[in-house]
Amino acid sequence: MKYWSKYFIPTLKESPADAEIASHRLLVRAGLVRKLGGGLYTYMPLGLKVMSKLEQICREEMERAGAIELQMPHLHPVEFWEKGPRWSAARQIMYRADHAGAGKRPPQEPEFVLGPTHEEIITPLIQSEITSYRDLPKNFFQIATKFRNEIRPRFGLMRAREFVMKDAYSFDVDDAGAGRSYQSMKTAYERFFARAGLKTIAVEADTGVMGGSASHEFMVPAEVGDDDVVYGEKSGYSANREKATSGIVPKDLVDQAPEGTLEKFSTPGVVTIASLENAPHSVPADKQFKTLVYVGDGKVFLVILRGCDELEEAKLGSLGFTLFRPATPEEILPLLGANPGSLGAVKNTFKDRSGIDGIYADHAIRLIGNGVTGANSDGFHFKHVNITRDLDITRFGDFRRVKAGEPDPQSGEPLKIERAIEVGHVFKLGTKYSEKFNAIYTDDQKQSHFIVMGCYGIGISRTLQACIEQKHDADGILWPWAIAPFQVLVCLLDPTVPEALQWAETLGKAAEAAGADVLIDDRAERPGVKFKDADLIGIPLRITIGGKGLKEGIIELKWRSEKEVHKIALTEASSRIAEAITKAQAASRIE
RNA sequence: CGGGGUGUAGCUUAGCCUGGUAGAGCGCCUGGUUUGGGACCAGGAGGUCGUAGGUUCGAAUCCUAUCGCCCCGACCA
Repeated sequence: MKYWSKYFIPTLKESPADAEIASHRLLVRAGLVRKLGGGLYTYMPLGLKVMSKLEQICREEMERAGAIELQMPHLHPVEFWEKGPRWSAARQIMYRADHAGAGKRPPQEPEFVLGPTHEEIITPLIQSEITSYRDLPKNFFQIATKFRNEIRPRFGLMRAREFVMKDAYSFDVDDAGAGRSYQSMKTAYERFFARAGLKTIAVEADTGVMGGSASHEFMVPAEVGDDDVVYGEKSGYSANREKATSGIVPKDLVDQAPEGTLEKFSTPGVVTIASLENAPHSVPADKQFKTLVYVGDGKVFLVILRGCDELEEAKLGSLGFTLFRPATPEEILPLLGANPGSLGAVKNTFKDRSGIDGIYADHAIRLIGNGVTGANSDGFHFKHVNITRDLDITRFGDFRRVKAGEPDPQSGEPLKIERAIEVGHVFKLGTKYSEKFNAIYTDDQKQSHFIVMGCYGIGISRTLQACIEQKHDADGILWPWAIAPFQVLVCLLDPTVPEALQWAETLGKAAEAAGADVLIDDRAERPGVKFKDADLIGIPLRITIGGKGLKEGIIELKWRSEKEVHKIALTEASSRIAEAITKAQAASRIE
């Protein structure tokens, strides 16, 4: 039981100028956090309480799933990262750490980095500690601060430079075991978010730099999210847009036969899909081949799409490159022989075909059949281009970005797309890390194998903000019971009246005995101020004790999420409060 | 990294274009009146106008540089 006058909840009437979205404004206004710098926040007492509750629920669910808690260093000797499989990509987001007190400037390369995650740390640990199948499977987790040099921190805790994350790592003898670990983590995640009162959807996701064979993200639908989720309402299909496919190419599609002979024609000044659509050429975008040039790990490759489609860059990850970028005109000209706008992949039109590593075509271009593409000669295009006869294609793949309304790949119903916040991510890693760190075990046949890994993250601090984003109204936050900083607020309107204070303490104790976290607002403030603050900080259950009510022998009970005020006789107040608390606890429990 | 914006009291901001004593609201302090949905009156404290240069008799205001922050994009586990 805490007394507001002795506690510290600095609420604000006005929003700070730098907070754009509702959850960010409420975080600050309700006194949950204060900013130190871009993407850096102090958790104020109330914010810390919510964080602790989220952490505790997370801890319980991890342990329930058999994971074991440990704590790894935040400061990592850089060698561990250099030895790992993703140093070149991962270093982009890492903060380097050197001895600030040293007399000389830091050397070219950092001695330490601040941990953005811990695969490179836990794998060597397991390598030295686990050598037998008898010690497997194992799953370790920690709840710790992570450091990432986000290119653009934004929206408060949503994308911060320093944030709290629960990360877990599973180690199994084989793929089947890893699959079970993955499944049990997925279940634990569903339970965690449900207990936290947050509605999430699990979607298929891209594995990105992390690598691995399968991955799901836990998403909170919200307009302010950074990701797009693609889903079919009836089929249950759902995927991150980076990963999503659609059934736009029928499975039984038969490639069209050539129509007419390949013909080069003059297109002076036509360097965009749109301009080729205009008269006099009038070629619809879905009859054009779009040719993009990329550089992946130093190698140049081409991607061919329909003119009306867009490249989903994340899908290029399937080509095996770790870092890629669009090629510059200077790189393109000597290889293709033309500038962007006149590029194509018709056989034998390249200036230097040997300099091109591969030509990858999106499946959807098969819908074009015969179309138009650049001639690799500035100011010229080809018409009557047939995919099988004319194009130089290394292989087909899925590279296009899915659009809303396209058929669901499974059921054919129109797909929907919504913005969402990623709050959790599970990966099947396979042996990518264990191979690099030589994490092997010996089986009962005396055979050595690489340990099969999985990794699992929950953004705890991001989940906190996502809860606010999902549960708020014009007046403030509506905390779910399980993670509310306090569950019961005793709103004492006349703190100077001894009898009122007495009742506040009595009822507060009754609520506490029933299992609630109790805050008593005993400040010498006017009632209006107290009610506004109560709504703002969003305590689920409010008990109001006022001088007038006391004279009539009543107090009031009000849920933050409801409008009605329940008047309760003092004589039965304690039991009615205990009842309400029991009800709320039951509602927030899951099986 | 590219584009745009912004920096004035703890918070929200006016003033800047057109140079001449830095203003308001909230919050804070004192006193009084109030007391069921962000009260009122009176008095008060609090600002190197982000920083550094420059122009000028004189700079919050004009110029240059620099730093921070915000937005859009790119990027992103």
